[in-house]
This record gives sequence, C-alpha cells and structure tokens, in this order.
Amino acid sequence: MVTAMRNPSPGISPPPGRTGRPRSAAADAAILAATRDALVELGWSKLTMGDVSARAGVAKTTLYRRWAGKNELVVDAVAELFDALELPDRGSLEADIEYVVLQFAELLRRPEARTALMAVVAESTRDEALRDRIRSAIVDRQKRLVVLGRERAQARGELPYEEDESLTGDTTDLIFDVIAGTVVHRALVSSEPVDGLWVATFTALLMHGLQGGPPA
Amino acid sequence: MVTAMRNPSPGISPPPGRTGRPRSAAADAAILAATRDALVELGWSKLTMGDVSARAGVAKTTLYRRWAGKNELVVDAVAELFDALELPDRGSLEADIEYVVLQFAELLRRPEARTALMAVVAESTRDEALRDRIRSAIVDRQKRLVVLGRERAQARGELPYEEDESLTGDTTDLIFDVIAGTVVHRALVSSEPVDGLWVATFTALLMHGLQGGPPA
Amino acid sequence: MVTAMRNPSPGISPPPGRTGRPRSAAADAAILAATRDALVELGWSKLTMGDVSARAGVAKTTLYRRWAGKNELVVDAVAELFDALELPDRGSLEADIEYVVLQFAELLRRPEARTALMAVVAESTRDEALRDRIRSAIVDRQKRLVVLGRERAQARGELPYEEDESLTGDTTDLIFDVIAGTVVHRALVSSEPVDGLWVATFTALLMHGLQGGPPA
Amino acid sequence: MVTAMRNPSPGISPPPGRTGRPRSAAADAAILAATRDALVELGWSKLTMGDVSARAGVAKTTLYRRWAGKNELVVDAVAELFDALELPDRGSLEADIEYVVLQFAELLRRPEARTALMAVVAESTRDEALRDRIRSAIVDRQKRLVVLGRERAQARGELPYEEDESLTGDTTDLIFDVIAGTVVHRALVSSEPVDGLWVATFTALLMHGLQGGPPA
DNA sequence: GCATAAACGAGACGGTACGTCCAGTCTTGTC
DNA sequence: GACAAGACTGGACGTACCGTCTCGTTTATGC
Repeated sequence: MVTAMRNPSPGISPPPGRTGRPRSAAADAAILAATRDALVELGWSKLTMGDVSARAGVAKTTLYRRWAGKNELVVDAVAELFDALELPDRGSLEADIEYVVLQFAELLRRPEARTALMAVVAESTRDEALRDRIRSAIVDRQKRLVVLGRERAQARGELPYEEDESLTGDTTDLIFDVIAGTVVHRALVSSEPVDGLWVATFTALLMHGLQGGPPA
Repeated sequence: MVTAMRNPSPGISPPPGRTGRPRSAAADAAILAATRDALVELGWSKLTMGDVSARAGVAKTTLYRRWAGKNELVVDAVAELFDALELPDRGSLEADIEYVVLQFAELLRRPEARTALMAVVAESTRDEALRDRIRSAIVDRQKRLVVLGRERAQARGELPYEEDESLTGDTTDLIFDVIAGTVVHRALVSSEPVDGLWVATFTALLMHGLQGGPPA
Repeated sequence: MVTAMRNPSPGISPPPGRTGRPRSAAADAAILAATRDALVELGWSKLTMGDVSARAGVAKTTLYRRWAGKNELVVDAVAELFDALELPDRGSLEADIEYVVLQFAELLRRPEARTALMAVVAESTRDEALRDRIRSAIVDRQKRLVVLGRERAQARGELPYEEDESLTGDTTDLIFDVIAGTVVHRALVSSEPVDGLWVATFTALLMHGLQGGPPA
Repeated sequence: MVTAMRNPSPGISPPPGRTGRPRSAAADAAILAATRDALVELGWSKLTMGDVSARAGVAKTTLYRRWAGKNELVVDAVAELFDALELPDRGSLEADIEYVVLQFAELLRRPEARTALMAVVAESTRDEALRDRIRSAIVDRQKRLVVLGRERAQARGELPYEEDESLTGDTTDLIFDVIAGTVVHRALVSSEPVDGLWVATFTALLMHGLQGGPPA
C-alpha cells in the first residue's frame, strides 16, 4: 500500500516568530472535517465560510488566518480523500486497471469529492496559483498509481520497457489523463453509471491501446 | 458540415397562452451574447446576473423570466459554442480523430467555454434538472461527431460493423467519454498543452484500442 | 339631510371626442370598491396598483387610463366615505356637536378611512396638486356641516350673528379645524378612544370657547 | 428650558452579551442625520434605506441591524426635532399658548417634520408596535409642555387647581389634542397659514374654553 | 353594415428598491 | 499573539411593484 506523507499544516503557515499563543492544532482538523461535512450537506456553491466556522466551533478569523479563501480551504479538505486510493496487486494489468477505475468511481460517488473537485477545477481556470495547488495537492499525488501499475505490468511482461526514458513521464501522464478523464466524464458529465460491465469494456479498450505498440 | 437545429426558445418557455405582449426575440440573443462576454472577462464566479442584464441592455426581471438562474443561463450560453464543432472528412479515421481532438482543445482554450463547462458540471452534482439540461444541451448533441466519424470509418473498412446493434449506443458513449474526458482532463486538470505531438500519441492509443477487437 | 352631487367621472376624463369604444362605467365602480377593500385588508403602504386591478377584474392599463397614480385613486376611493357624514337637528348646538364628533370618530375607526386619510395628507406635503385634490374632494365638502350647525345655532340664539361678514369664513374654518383636528389627533396620534365621556368634555370646552365672546 | 433625556440607544438594542466588536456610536448619529436630510430632499415616499445608508457612509446592513425598517428609523430621526419645543414663561397663559402654537407651527413648516409625522401616523394605523413607538418617542414627550403651562397658569391664578386629581391626566390629554390637532389640521390638511392673527383667534377660543368652568 | 377608433385583457418590458446573505476585515475583551 | 465574538463595508442576490409598452380583441358609434 502506498501512503504518502502529507504536509500536516495546511494553508498559510505562520511566520516562524516565537512569541504569542501557538495555533491550535485541533482547530485545523475540526475545520477540515467541518468543511467536508458542509460540502456533503450543502454542496460547493452554498457552502459558506461562516457556516464552516460555526460547525467547527471556531471564529471566522481563525479560518482566514490559515486559508486565503474558500477555494484553498476546499482543496485541502478533499485532497486527503484522494490519497485513500491504492493499488493492491490483483495479478494482472487488466485486473489492476479495473480495480483502480472502480475505486476511483466510488470516490466520485461521494458528493464532497465530486462537487469539490469540479468546482475548484472550474475556479482554477482563472487562477494560476489555485491550479498549482490542485496539481500538487491532488493530481500529481495520484500519478503514483499509474507509475506503480506500469512497473508491475512491465515486471510481468505485460508492457514493454520504455526505451526512450524521456518519454516515460509523457506516457504516464497520458494514461493518467485517459483513465481519470474518462471516468470523471462518464460519471459527472455523461451522468452514466460506472459499473462492472462498463469498466470491463473500457479496460479492454485501454489494454488494446497500450499493447498496440509503441506510440508514434 | 453538420448543422443542428437548436431549440429557438431557451430557458423557461412562456405558457402557450396567446394574449399579452410577446417576448422580445432580440433580448434572448443579446442576453446570451452578454453572458459569453461576461464569462470571458469575469469568469464564472464573478459573473453576476445584474452585470449580464446591464450588458445586454435588459432588465434583471427579463433574465429571471426566462432562466431560473445563473447555471441555466450559462448552459444555454455556452451550448452553442459546442455546436460549432464539426467533422469534415479528413480521409482516415486517424485523421478525423486528430482533427476533432484539436478542435475540441481549441474550444477549451476559450475561457468562457472552459470555466463555464466545469462550473455547471460542478453545480450539476447536486441538481438533477441541471444535469439533464447539460446532457441535452451539450453532451448528447456532440455525440453526433462520434456517430459520424464511426460511420465513415466503417464505410472505409477501418472499423467493423457492430453485430449486436444494441451495443452501438454503448460503444458510442464510451468513445465519446474517452475522447472528451481525456482532452478535458489534460487541458483543465493536468494543465498540460494539447499539441500536435500529444494528439498523435493519444490518437495512436485510441486507434489500437478501437481496432483491437470487439469490446467485451 | 345634506346630499352633495359628486363628480360621477373620477380621475382623468377622456377627451370629448365622440368615436371609439366608451369607457366602462362599471369599471370605475369596481375599481373604487376594490381599492377600498384592499385598503381594509392591506393598508396604504401594501396596497398595489396591480393588486387593485386584479381585484377589480380589470387590466392595469385601465387604472392608469383613469387615475394618475395611487394617491389620486385612493383620494377618490375614500372621498365618498366622508360624504356620508350628516347633521340632523338634535335640538341644541351642544347636541349637534356631540353628534357630529361621534360620527366622525366612528368614520375614523374604519381602517380604510384612517389609513387613507393620513397617507394622502402625508403625500400631499410635497405635492401641490394632490393637496388641492384632497381639499376639493374631502375637506371643503365637509365644511358644510359646520356652516349648517352654525346657522341652526344662530337661529336658536345660541350663537351671535357675525357682524363682520368677512370673518364668517374664517370662523368656519377655525371651528372646522378645531373639531376635525382634535378628533383626528385623539384617535390616530394619541391613540385614545373617542367615547361619550371624552366627547362631552371636549364639547363643553368648545361651547365655552364659542360663547366666550367674539374672537379678537 | 426643558431638556429631556433621550434614550441614547435607538432602534433595536444589541443583546446584553459583552463580547464582540461594539456598535459604533458615531454611526447612529450619522444615520439619523442622513435620514433627516433625505426627508427634506426627497420626502417620505421617495426616501430609501439604501439612500440613507449611502448618505451616512454606512452599509445597509448596519441600518437593518439597528432599525426594523423605514418607519422605525424615521420616528427616531424626527423625534428629537420635537424635543426642541420649549415653553419659556411669557407672563400669561394666553401668551404662553400663543408662543407654543407658533413654535409648533414653525416646526411643521419643516418638510422633514410634516411629511414624516403624517406618514408614520398613517403607517401606525395598521401597526400596534409602531403606534407605541410614536407615542413614547413623540407624543408623550411633548405633553410636558401642556403640564408646564398649566402649572404656571395655576400658580398665576389663571386656571383653577383640579379638584379631582384623577382627571388631571385627562384634561392634559384633551388640551394637548386640541392644540396639536388643530394646528396640524390647519397647517397640513386645510393648508392654511398659521399666522399671528389666526393664532390669536384660536388662543382666544381656547382661553374661553379653559376658563369656562370645570369640564364635565 | 361596416369601417373607425378608442377601450380593453394580458403580460412583457426597463427600472428601482427591497430586505437578506455572504465575503473578508476590523475591533473588542479574554486566554 | 492566537482566539471567540460579533460589528463593520461592500456587493450580489432574487422578488416585488412601478408605470409603460405592445399585442390581439371587443364594442360603440357614424358614415
């Protein structure tokens, strides 16, 4: 199982000054939990900072001392949900892919995950800093799954080793975009179920694509 | 060129009663255009109904008489952007796919399209009616491209005819989700460029996947 | 009994042109009745033109064709309530005064009368035309009661004949203002009951004032 | 000179809790002054909460935090105008009455006073709480003038001492209603000038009435 | 008897204000 | 100096009426 270390202190860090009352560590956890609860109940657009602070039993000031705004707070609040994805060895590349796709689809059934993910992506289209934050907190962290699956498949002989190592990253990115993008689109845009049958079909397509030879 | 008929009367339709002053048709066009302009300048989250009405030279009441809110308005405003996608015959399936992917990527470079699409999808995670609206106004309309490309490929002998006709729809949906989802994810989530090289790689993967034999 | 002719055609009169569909007489009555009903139920400030038109089964246009606005409409609607005041001969000046005071107080207990009277007076402080309309439609019409009561009292020998006829009007006005003003103030500003005991006390004060000799 | 203590905290009082930022005292003064200015310029019906807040340099929220609405705000804003009325000793009851009547008439020439007074009275016909507010903020406070004038007149021997003390309040109320009501009616309803001649006539009537013997 | 022309109902229109809600900041007293 | 509390400015919300307008329809007259 892959467990990544997370920065335990989210959002804005305090200056390294030493005097004064230290920040409450419990507050961070309470705030992030309250944010997830509020996302489930209210969704992104009706979630308010005041509501989160009230749920967390914390003053609004405390929120703004740690996060710049709703976007940043929500990214941090949902990022660790995505870290729960894992990739046990199911014996074959095909099984590994099916497993991770189903796992990802299940995550997207959680309202806080689906609404938060799309909302912050939408916001990030006009906000470079937010885009970076999403990438580092969510996207890049999950590429580990693709890397791991690929290494296993290569060890099993299901996939060839990349000759030109400079392309390794590109291929990883492509596979990641195909899997993540297709599942998100199926689940959230087309609004169709990601069930066993569909996953099998999709995986077959992907397997053929991957094994069809080195990309041009 | 594919030209689809659009529902000429967007949003909320007036009751079929015949009396009273008829609604201004010019207002609809002005409002949708103003919405797109505002999306470009302000983005989704800073776009306000009052601002749109002012740009369109129309009273706020007129907006609310026709659309239930910002979500519905924006869906209609951007839907017709997607109708501009087309699929001229480039001679081969591979070329057709590359063309439509590039075209789609170009559309997603328009700020009004990228921000609006993700925002309404985010909202639709808690709003069944909005989800239906997105599907009928945007998603389903663009599946025509997949259907057309596939028919051409079958005519050219690049793809087999589906034996079980009941699967035709499912395969169309899968291809659509893979193409649209992957491009959206690459462009908006991974924030990487959709350039010629990447398109060729992606297309190669897809071609192998499609030709690898009947799915399932 | 005093019955005054009222202008049967309220508000704005149509030009004396002869062709075209004539205005509905029934509409006028329905509108004024609807206005009074709405005043009772909603009061001045919540009464709306749209509501009146709906109650009267009439289009808003029809209202505006006949009255310039809410103020004018309401003045006309309540004016005739005040015409119902009368002054039967009760045998003495004192009894006549008591009778008319009680009658007036009773009128002011009607919500449409009290709210409409004060509201249009308030509006009239910034609207010369409305002030004139109130005066001609309401105030001046009721001075007849003072004139009649005074003539009777003079005939009975209870009051002297005014030697300087140029003062007759002034004295009428003064008595009118004292009676009407005091009753209105008691009922609507001080919010105290105008009952038999109070009326007797007030009348006694007034009697002494009137009989105390010619005003300086 | 009579100076009455005013409730320093108008409108809605904050809960007696002790935490949080205290309300700005300067805001109250600015708001009431802005309200009076707006009344002069716009009159009652065109005065808006938004306009007042803008003039006072204060957010609309701050207004609504302290006053329930336009009515309550205006009562407080004009109440202190009425507190400026005073009753210096002019040497005789007659002179005292003439003085206060002229003073009151002058107050009613101020547009903010005349329009506000009648408007809130009109509204109060359907609003018990507003009626109480008017009574405590305006009406009852000015009865002090009648009480004072009467005491002086009794000290001078111009008026008898009330034998039945339980009637003292009733007589005060009656005199107050007669004076205030008559002047208001003359000025605002009959729209006639309250000049020296009229005041002398009215005062003579009132003097005779008061000296004519104990009422009832 | 048939054209004329105004009145009529319906309801959309551009505006203005409403009273509420939330964002993000500031000002207290307490820890 | 962090914290809870809550008042602060500012701005958008969605609604309600205003008074005007534009339709199609109705209804007295006068040619």
